[in-house]
Amino acid sequence: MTYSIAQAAEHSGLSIDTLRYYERIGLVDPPARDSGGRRSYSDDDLGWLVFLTRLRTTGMPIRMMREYAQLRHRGAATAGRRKQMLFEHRASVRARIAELQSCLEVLDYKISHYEEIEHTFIEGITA
Amino acid sequence: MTYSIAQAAEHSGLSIDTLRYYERIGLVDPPARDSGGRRSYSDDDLGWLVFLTRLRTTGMPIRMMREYAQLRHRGAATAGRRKQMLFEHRASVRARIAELQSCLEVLDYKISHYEEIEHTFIEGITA
DNA sequence: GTAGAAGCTGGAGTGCGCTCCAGGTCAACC
DNA sequence: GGTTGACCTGGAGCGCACTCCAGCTTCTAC
Repeated sequence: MTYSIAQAAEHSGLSIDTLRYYERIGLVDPPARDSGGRRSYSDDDLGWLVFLTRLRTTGMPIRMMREYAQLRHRGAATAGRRKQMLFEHRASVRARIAELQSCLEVLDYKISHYEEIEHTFIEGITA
Repeated sequence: MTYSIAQAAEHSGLSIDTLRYYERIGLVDPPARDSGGRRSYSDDDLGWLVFLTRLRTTGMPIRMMREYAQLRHRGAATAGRRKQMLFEHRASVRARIAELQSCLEVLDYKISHYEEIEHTFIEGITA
């Protein structure tokens, strides 16, 4: 199967402009072109795009995604380094989750504080 | 207790420049000044700064923090709206955590895939 | 009374990650 | 064969959240 840029955008959740941008900065390999010079994405291309969106969602900076892409391009010999990158990135995602969870506690506390205020206010009225 | 801008920066984890920037854009009230015209932060000021850093850490955009700050400035009458904001923000933080966790699964999968490759490689050598 | 550290102001600059635009090509349908 | 719509390119522009700078003042210590 091949896909137009609009279909690739739809499938990956990236915009058409972002797809061209990613190609320009070397994050994705230039896809094949059809007879009219238009981009024609393969299933593999789409798989890579989707994986990239996962990395992006987890906050990996583009320069790191590009580094990963370049290693991938150099083949199996770089598998260890790529694994290492994902390993470290996973640790940072876990740390980020922990950080968010600790902030959630602050939010919970604040919200319960506001609820207490409301409560006091209602008691004040009904008293 | 009062604190110099350097101490406020130290305590909040924000940079001195960021403190002045937050003041400029109306995220924090201008603190008191000492006899020489220098900023002199109170414990309350610091508490607010620390809370702001929690909001920022959880990804609340500055314009929303500013809205919150403005409501806070208008006193108890806006408590309900502030609570509502925190409530909604908490939901978005939870959603963000869920999103990160689902991406973690993808990372786990990818990493285990690399481990499998390593394994196969070693078997290939020792065979 | 002078050197050095810390702070002040207004404004310019930065890095990131897109996003938009003008002006052109190409294919398909009426 | 003319219009429409999707796609093309190179390059400019944008929003966010800072960060840095020049040139000045003020306090502290010697």
